[in-house]
Amino acid sequence: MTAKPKLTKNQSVVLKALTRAKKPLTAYEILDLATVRTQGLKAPLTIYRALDRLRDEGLVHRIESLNAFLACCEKAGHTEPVGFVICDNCRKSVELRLSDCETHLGASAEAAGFQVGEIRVEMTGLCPACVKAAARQG
Amino acid sequence: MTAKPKLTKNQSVVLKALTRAKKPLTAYEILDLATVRTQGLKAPLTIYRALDRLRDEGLVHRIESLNAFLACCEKAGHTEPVGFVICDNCRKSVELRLSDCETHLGASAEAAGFQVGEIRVEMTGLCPACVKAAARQG
DNA sequence: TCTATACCATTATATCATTACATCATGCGA
DNA sequence: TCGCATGATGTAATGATATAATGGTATAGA
Repeated sequence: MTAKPKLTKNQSVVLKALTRAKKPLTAYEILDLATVRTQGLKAPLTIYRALDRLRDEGLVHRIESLNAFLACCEKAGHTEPVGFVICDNCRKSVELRLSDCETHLGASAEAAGFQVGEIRVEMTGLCPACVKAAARQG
Repeated sequence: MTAKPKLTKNQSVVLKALTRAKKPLTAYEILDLATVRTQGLKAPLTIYRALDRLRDEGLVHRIESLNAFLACCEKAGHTEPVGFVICDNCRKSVELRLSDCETHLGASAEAAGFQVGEIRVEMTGLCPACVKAAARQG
């Protein structure tokens, strides 16, 4: 087991904010939250530093296509590759296991001579709630 | 057959620049190229507009994790989902067929109740040349 | 106490992208 | 031909995201 040193106050504040949001937030959105402001966090860099640490721990993931950050669905965090599916309408996002696709994807990259590091998968579409809403609109 | 109206001068200049670069460039990097500047393109917006059109035509892809743009490997362009593998060291990038992975990925998302639109896959690692270079370093 | 380390604060700046609005060229119907 | 709609373009300003540079504070251990 790797030792998981306890999070600092700033890191906890940011993680709690993301967990409560249940959707991806940009660093500046986090900064604007009352719960974050009242804890004394007031510069972008403070947020980014906390996010860096949380990402190292696997507790937060970055969504590249939104420039935003999402709390990991697992309390303990993880660094295995995962995918995300993001609602175009409400931005609700869900973390998905890649169900072995990462193996195939990695193999394609290796076939091209690359040594593969990270694999990121992001899908966009409509979440269940927004699908229903769209159906009602006709 | 869909009619493919001819590209405008700005669009051609940008596409040619990306094709010659053989790697992803940001909009501002494109803007700084002599070949682009001498054609009279001098504002970011001009570049972004050309890129929008080229992306609609499937002639250029956007790499989300770099905020950069890459010319499509096929002359005619396409809009099918593809993946990219990007060298962490030199930024050389290659477009990859997803070899049916997109079907599985889409299925996972649909299992979560999402209606899937776009699928984006980006991998990072080392390109063949940089792997060799790293090996020589020991 | 001294020093090393980790964490954090502040300001400024770099980087990426869009909004707002004016202009120009082209094509098309009256 | 004239008037007008349309779309591409130009310019300036701004918004949004992220990092650099510098230094302060707290704590732990020699």
